[in-house]
Amino acid sequence: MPPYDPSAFPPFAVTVDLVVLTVRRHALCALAVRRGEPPFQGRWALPGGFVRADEDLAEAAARELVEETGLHAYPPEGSPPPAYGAHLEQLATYGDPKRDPRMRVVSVAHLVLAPDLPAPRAGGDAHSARWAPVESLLDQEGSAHTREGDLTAPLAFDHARILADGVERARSKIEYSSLATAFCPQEFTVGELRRVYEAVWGVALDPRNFHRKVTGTPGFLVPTGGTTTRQGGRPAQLFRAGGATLLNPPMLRPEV
Amino acid sequence: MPPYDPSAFPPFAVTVDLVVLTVRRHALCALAVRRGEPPFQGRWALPGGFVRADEDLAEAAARELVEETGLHAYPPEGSPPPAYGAHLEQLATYGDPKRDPRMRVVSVAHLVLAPDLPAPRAGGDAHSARWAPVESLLDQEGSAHTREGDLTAPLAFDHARILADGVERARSKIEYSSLATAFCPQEFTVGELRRVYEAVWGVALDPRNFHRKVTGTPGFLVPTGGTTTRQGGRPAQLFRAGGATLLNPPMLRPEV
DNA sequence: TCAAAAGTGTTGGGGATACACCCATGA
DNA sequence: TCATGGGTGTATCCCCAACACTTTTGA
Repeated sequence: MPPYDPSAFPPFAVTVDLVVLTVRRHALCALAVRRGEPPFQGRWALPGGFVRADEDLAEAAARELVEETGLHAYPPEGSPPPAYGAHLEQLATYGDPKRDPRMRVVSVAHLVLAPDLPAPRAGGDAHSARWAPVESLLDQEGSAHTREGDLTAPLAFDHARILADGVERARSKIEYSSLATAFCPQEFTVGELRRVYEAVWGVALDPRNFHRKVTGTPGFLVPTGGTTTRQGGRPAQLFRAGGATLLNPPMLRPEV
Repeated sequence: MPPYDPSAFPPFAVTVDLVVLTVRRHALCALAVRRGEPPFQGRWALPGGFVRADEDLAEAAARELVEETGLHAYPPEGSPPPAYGAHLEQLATYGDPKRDPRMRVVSVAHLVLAPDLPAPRAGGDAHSARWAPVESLLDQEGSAHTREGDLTAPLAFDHARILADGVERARSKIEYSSLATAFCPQEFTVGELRRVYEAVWGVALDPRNFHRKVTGTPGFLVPTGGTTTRQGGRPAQLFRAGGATLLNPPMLRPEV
């Protein structure tokens, strides 16, 4: 690595952007905020912001997450999730020279998986924030839009691409890890966990085989002893996420 | 995202670092360059350099790769590899405020998988460059070192961590993709491909079952019609990498 | 003739799918 | 009593591990 020569290598702005996913009403949803100023004023975007001089990338992402949602993140290999904890991991970095028309910005995107939350609170400069089904945020290619800021307008910057990458990461990662439990409250039933898989993958799973599979995988689920009938029908056992992070053998995602 | 205020958010230097892996003499090896100046002068490090004002992150990584090795990278979803092509993909981004003692540097690490190469040529400011088995570069915790620049000294900066992440990515990715062929020359035998898996995973695989598995996976291997006896024994069919990128079902990595 | 590597056949078992069937509650 | 979701049992199939065995070369 040669010495740093600012004239040859101009400085970059570094930001973090967040793909915050949750499952609401049987659909995979992402958090979107409305931009309050140009460029893309009035359009929807992923939450994010500049990294500060003294903080690590993960710290910056966790700070933005609290500012935008009130959620506290726990580290990937950390202790069990707190009451309103969320999984946070680095996703990828986007640095196309033209991705921001104002200046050279490199954005380190992070992926957050959160349980179903109360309505998000708009933080910082965002005019508003909301959960939107990921398909409604992604299937916007070339459609006619009535006005800027319409929920059917494409996301600002390259955020559609970032969101698509985050969704793909989540879809593949719940196959071979216990991360799907990050979408559930602290205590949940096997059926609720199954509906998470169904929403994220967009498929129907056999309830009987799913039940056998997840309860038979050591360390995946820990029974709490309680039961609930909040889904109707026969009372269901309540579970917490177990210590296992890797699923072996993995959950099999049906061919589409 | 608030407006950019340089006083609140000082600029960052952005670099790319490369984890270049190959298989030589039945061992997984990484490319290391000797640092020519402080900090960590004389110590081994991963190749890398600053991102220029007008280039994308992947472009910067490909440029550094050519400068350091003469290798040309092909994109993940691109056309078949050229003669000395190598697989290149983004790995992760490292931005600890203290990772470089001189200033705030955010490094976007990339992973390169290359076939066995002629001896690397030292480029740029590196005093020298060499292939080293990854264990010899990683198993350096707390050992006594005779002198700086010794091959047994730990890697500079946080490069040991970056290398470990790259190795782990390669180990897991050859399970479910055809990426192991990136370690092979354009034409190769099933036995040579098997020795790649064995070197990367550090295990022994059953030659008979491996043969059936890879030749039975549609799109993985395409016979070229030729044969070779360069490994001794009965002549073996030569293959090229097929179009398939994802392996379904995956190669199973034996339990350790 | 022998060593070495390539390749084929066969067998047994684990786990997945598909689906019949029973269980325990609220309305 | 019925609808609803929870949970168990079972047959079939596919794939993988293990390993005996044959093939084709160089030395």
